[in-house]
Amino acid sequence: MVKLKYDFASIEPKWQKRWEEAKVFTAENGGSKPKFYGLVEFPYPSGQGLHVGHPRPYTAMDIITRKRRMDGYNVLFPIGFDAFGLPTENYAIKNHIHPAVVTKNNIANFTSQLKMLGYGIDWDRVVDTTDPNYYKWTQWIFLQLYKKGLAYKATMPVNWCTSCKCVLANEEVVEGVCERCGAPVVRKEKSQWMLKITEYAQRLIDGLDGLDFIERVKTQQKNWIGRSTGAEVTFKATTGDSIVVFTTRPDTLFGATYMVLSPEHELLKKWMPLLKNGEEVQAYQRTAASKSDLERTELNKEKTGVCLDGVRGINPVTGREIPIFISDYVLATYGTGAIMAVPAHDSRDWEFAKKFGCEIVEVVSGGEDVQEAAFTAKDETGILVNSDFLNGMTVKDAIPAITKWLEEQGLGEAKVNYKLRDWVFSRQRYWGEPIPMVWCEKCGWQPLPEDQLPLLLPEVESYEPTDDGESPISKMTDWVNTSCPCCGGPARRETDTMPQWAGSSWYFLRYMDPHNSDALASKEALDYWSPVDWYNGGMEHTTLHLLYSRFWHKFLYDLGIVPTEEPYRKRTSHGMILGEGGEKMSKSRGNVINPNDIVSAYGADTLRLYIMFIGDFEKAAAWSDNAVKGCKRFLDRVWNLAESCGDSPDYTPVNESGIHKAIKKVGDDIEAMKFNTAIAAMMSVVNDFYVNGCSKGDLRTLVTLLNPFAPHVCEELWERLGFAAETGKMVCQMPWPVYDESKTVASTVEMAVQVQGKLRGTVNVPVDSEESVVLEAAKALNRVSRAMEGMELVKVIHVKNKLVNLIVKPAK
RNA sequence: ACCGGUGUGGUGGAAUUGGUAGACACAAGGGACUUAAAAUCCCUCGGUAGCGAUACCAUGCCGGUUCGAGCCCGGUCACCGGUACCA
Repeated sequence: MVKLKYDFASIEPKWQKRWEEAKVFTAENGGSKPKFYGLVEFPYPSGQGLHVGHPRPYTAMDIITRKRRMDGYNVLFPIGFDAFGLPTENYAIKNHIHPAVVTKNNIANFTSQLKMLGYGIDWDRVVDTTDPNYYKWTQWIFLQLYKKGLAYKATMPVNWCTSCKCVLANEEVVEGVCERCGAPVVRKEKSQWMLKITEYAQRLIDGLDGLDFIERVKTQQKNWIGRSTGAEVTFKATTGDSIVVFTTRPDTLFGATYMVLSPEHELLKKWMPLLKNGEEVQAYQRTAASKSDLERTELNKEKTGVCLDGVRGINPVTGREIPIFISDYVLATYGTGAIMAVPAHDSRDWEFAKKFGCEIVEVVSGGEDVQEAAFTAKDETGILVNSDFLNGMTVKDAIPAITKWLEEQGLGEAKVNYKLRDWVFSRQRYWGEPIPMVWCEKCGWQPLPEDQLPLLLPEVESYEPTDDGESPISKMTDWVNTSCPCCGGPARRETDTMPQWAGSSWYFLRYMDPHNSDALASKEALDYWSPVDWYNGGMEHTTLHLLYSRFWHKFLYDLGIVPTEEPYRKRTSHGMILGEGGEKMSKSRGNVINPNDIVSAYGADTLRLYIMFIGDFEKAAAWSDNAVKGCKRFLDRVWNLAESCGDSPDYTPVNESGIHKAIKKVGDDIEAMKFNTAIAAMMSVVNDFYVNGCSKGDLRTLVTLLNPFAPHVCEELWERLGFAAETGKMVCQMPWPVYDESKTVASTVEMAVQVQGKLRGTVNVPVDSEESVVLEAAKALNRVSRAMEGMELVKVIHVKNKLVNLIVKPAK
């Protein structure tokens, strides 16, 4: 073999071209092999191009799917582009280019970057959410939701981002600011399209049980949905009106000494004329309304409120009149927007009561003095007191007892509440899917007939968002004015567009049958590929995309379109790549790494290897230029090994147990996403080859194991070593090597020798040696005999092939 | 505040889940080759004491269980992520 330098710059494009020509990564629907659908979150094609963060999950899934292919699976590993969204629109506004043009350019750039990294992607299945052939089906799903009563338009206070000039879903508000731009979010009354995700709240919790999701994803989704059980209880007001409250502690009803309504509660309007302090009440309502989410949370240390002067409530069990307050610690959007306050057993109520001088009545004994602090234990420690027929019961028993009693008296009923709220689905921006609805004065909202889909985005002069909260499309009168699908009279189109999360809620289904024009995907394709077997993505999508797409999928399941109730069988998550030094990469810090630079300096294989070697896949990891060089050095060493040992005709392994161990280790580690230790194992193998030599068979195994990680250099070596000619196949088409469990053990083992649990040396003994053999070898060690001087052996602990521990005591 | 997670050399990180702590790599130091540098190859590399064999200490901190604890239990501190007046 002619000695050559490892020239990645020519090797990598060569093999990318060969893979494409041979269509080795094209997935066919059907066949006798078992199917495997590996999915990564498709990128938003930003103008900056691929970030070094992207290759982490992509390389990981590429390794997994490449291995699955070698394991004999029919693999689908697709990619696409989540291309609607604000940054593109903002870039288009600034540079006066149509967002569609910007998107096209960005996708072209992303595509060449992804190809540069050598992923085994089926490029015939690329999906682009801004393609009318795609968003036709996004709109179609919306129409189905509307027809089933799960999409509705409602006027309500919504989150309004002051910078994006757009409404946001609850999931998009992070600590009171916009999750995208960080600008403050304020409350604004707007008429919005909403999706009834709350209807699926319970099923979204229940469905998690059978899924192989990492635990923190499950708990985060459960917490976000926020189920709590309790009861709704009807109180009367002195006006005769009913006030329904929700409580998780109906057992404390006898201790309810006042009530609190949210400032937005609807009864307040009715009562206003009766109130002696109406002005004070209105002033409080105004301040509450003007507070942003951030202010509201910041101010939660100090409770505020106003007592209604003129209307009082009546505790339904004690019959006593109690004051009614309004306070913003009671939220209009949760429960009934009204609470019964039990200051003795709720710390918020206690705090409020102390400030406003309300009565504190103990109804659960077992805690400290309730005048000093609320006693909130819900377990068996508390016993009911001052509660008539509940006296003497534990809290646990009292809750069902009082609930049953309330139901019998017609005063209330058991009730489950969720923190999850309906999904605000309208956006006042241009670059999104038009919502296919038409408003007619006579017929109300009418869905666009399905044969008119896709409803294309109109060409507009300006994409600028407006301060009045109207979409830029609203100025396009030609487009907006239409006829009513119902009566044919004049009507107007909806001018808001869908949020970015719409297109990503079902894209994984489109991959199964991306060119279908009659359906979102054919039944055959859906039946064959569903569900996604393994989905890797970021934790930041846990309560956004991941939740939304589960909701849509369950809905499509109910329609009989998809064959499984849950879309993803397994979900894993990767950590972020940070800049050198551990800070987040950002332009302002100047620590951004461009993958193109790394590829041109070291090659794609080195980048792939490094990004997998960088650390625990699930944890954040800091970039290090030096460590990249270490990975390049490793590939150089592999290359040199092939150059120097490749001519040997011998296929027997030089170190049989070593190579079998490595096959097992690398395979197991890929499955467990422990890529860093898989690579370390291969480095050890190479180090061993340098010291002890290697056969041609050893090289063949090494190249096959390394192939999913560094596919280009492995194909090149496979060819140069003659294996391509020998097998007629590329290495990526070869079966994964099999190891023989019995051959993973060497003939001798090194065992630890301890005296009193302290290490005193090691001995080399044949595998599975009996205790007597090990003991004899152990006693022969100098360090052992010294430690045992003047001692007598009382016990031996022998762990086969691991250690022997000699327990001694002073001799008499 | 609550829920989840993490804490190991100068650095990134290993440790088969209770059995030789620090694999693998980076950085650093020394050596070989070289006119020289780069590249490559070889050696050293947790701490203290000792020329050395060796001994003692060491996985945030304190205590416990065990023949044996980075791993299990109780307590405590620090950092990261999520939620946040959800009645």
